Amino acid sequence: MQKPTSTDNDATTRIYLALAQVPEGRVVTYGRLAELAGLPRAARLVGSTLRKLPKDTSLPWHRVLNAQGKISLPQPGFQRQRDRLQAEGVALISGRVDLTLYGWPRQGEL
DNA sequence: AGGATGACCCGAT
DNA sequence: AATCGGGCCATCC
Repeated sequence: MQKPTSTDNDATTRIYLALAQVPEGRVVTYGRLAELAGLPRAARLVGSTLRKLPKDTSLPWHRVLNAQGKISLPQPGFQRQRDRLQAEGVALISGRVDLTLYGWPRQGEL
């Protein structure tokens, strides 16, 4: 048997799987998502991966924010993400989300 | 094979 | 609070 490395399963696949678990009305940071995907410190990779998502994906790409709880998307994506978040009850106050409130997972939630 | 790239992150100013 | 610099990691060319 070979010891599994972080590159064994496609990073993309692992990120997809992790993202699929983020519940509605909650959000994750790129960094956190990377960890959950078993790719610690690969926050940037998560970003470029989401960038390539097919626009018809069913994955909750909009529930991903940067470590400051802000949207890291250039227009026009920015607005789309903001609207989607608001649609599921995630409020942006002064352009940012309170991660201690909507952040996922919270202690003991996994 | 080696260097550039990016929906990032964090500590220090 | 706003900037800056250096670090990070799988991909792409």
